[in-house]
Amino acid sequence: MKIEEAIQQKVFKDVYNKAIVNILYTQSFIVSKQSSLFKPFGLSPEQYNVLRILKGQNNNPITVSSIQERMLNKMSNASRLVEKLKQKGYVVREECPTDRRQVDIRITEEGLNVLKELENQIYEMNRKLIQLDEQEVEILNNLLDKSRG
Amino acid sequence: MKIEEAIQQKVFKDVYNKAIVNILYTQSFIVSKQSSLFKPFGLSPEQYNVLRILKGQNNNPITVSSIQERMLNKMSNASRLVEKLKQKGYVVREECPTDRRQVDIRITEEGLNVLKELENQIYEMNRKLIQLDEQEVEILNNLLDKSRG
DNA sequence: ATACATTAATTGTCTATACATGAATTTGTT
DNA sequence: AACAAATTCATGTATAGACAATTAATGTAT
Repeated sequence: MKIEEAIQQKVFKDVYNKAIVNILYTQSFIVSKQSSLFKPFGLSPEQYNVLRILKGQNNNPITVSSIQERMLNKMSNASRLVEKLKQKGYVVREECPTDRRQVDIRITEEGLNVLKELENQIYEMNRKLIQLDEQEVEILNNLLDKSRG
Repeated sequence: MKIEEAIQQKVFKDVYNKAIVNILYTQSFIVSKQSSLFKPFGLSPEQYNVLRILKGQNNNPITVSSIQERMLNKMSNASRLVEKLKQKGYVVREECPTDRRQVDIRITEEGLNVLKELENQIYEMNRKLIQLDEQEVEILNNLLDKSRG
């Protein structure tokens, strides 16, 4: 569906303005579908993202600030998201032995299980969310990378 | 900057997964810059978006639900955003004469002035936010439109 | 005309973003 | 060693997103 229909706006100032609107709208489109998928597991999209980052560490602990740097939204608040995940038993916090300012975060077995359960559903949803062939997706990725300079 | 560097993630499950991450990251990148620009005017990106929708009506009133349908984020809360804008004197609310359930919203002179002041800065920022040539932007827009099916 | 369903908007609640501030700890400098 | 500066994280506040519940007005069927 063209962005013009999606937000009922016939004309844009220029193609750059339209691209920005298009990116913002598409993000909202994606996040809204992700929310529905994660909801039964009591996870928000950002909480899922943090779990995914932790899994990527292969059971090595990672500090709160390292999580922050890897998050999609740099302005987000890793400290609070970690706290939510801890309450659900999906992560544990440990004092960092070499620097007591830092806090080591590690994903639990339970957290890994949740990711495992979600795996196939996410794979399928991703394909529905991006209805392009492989070549087109590559171009999209390159254009987005380039656009940010 | 490639998305791999931006979030310090070397590999992705596949290009579709990478595209989703890329869209979400790029949105956050854009919104964060927009926030800085709007901040001196006491506007959030979504409040600006509502003002822009109202301006697009050429001084015709528009109901809260019509605003909602035109918003980038369909799950947002137009009612509350309008209330914030009203407090700042940028919009007025009037009871709809044909249906008293509805509320007509109209942008004020003051609201139009704010948009006017922002106009040039937004034009310049859009170009910085999307560092592509015209042809590339068109492709990006088409791919995003197609991706949503 | 009454009963019932539908629609429009507001409000409440929880989570997250954006940003500022504060406390504890570490690091760098003299 | 003493002190300033930088860092790491937690926390407070305002705004916004996600979604449910509520209220008021309108539409519809019998």
